[in-house]
Amino acid sequence: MLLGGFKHNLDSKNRLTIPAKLRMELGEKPVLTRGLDNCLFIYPHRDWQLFMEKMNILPLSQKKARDFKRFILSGACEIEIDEMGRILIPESLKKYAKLEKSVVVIGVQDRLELWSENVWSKYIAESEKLSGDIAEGLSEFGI
Amino acid sequence: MLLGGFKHNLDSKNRLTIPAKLRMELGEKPVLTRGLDNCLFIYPHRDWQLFMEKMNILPLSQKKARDFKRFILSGACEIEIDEMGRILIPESLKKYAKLEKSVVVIGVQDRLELWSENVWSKYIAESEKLSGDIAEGLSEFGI
DNA sequence: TACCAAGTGGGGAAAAGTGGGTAAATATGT
DNA sequence: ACATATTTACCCACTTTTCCCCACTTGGTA
Repeated sequence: MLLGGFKHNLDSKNRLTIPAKLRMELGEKPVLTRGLDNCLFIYPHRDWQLFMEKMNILPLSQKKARDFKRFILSGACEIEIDEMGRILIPESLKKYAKLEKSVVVIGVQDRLELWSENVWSKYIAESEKLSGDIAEGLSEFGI
Repeated sequence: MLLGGFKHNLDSKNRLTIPAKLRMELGEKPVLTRGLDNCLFIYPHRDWQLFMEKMNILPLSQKKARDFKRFILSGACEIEIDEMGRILIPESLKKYAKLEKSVVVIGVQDRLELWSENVWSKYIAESEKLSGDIAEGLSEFGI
């Protein structure tokens, strides 16, 4: 189970350290792709396949389904984790997520998300305003 | 059943002793998260897992579900209790809960809560003023 | 008072994160 | 085809954080 929030630096060669605690769970050959809400997703290989199976069911006839598939798949790439625990972010994805030096890495159950720190802090500030809703959500879930 | 209130010191390395009486109930690998009202929650591993299973059903396609998961998971981390009965508080959570040296640890049924002593004493002073009102409105829950 | 358990603090080893050098691989231009 | 530039991969070195261990203190109890 991937969880937690971490702040790491993207270096001048577009390398990013994956937090050690999450590294193992990603396993071999994870997949990096454009994510929703201006972040990037990283799926462990196995979860990526599950995701693809779900996508396969989407009807070709619906425009939204076609759009979604293209959005996700056109940016996808298998990545490797080097011996220092780092990955290389392709320029196009870096641009999409507006990544600068400081990157926030979060574990969201079956995937990792990479966020520009700027984008993330705005996003989370927005969420905190809605903390009433969040609290209600919690009670629905028995917390 | 976790109960009682304790005051402990956060040391210079961000370590906090969990009161011996509460330690056993937490078990192995409890989870520390952002809580409500500027405190932190610690859940026993099995309670957390139940929660995660419920979250797992939330669909990726719904924005609210994504917001909710990110809010909860980005502030969560598995922690370990060392041989002295201490845990390490990540910098980000320490900041969120405004923790300084003196920390109040309280048992609230199935979880622990960590409070900055300052925040706690204000909170409790406020509560005491309102103690009549606090009970008000609980009748619908049979209290 | 002597003892024991709980809490506190710190030293030092190990691991994680960061940044940079260099050489192989790929691409680009002539 | 060749030389030149750019990208990628693989190392190494430094700094910071985390982990593990030991020792001192305190407060309750026999």
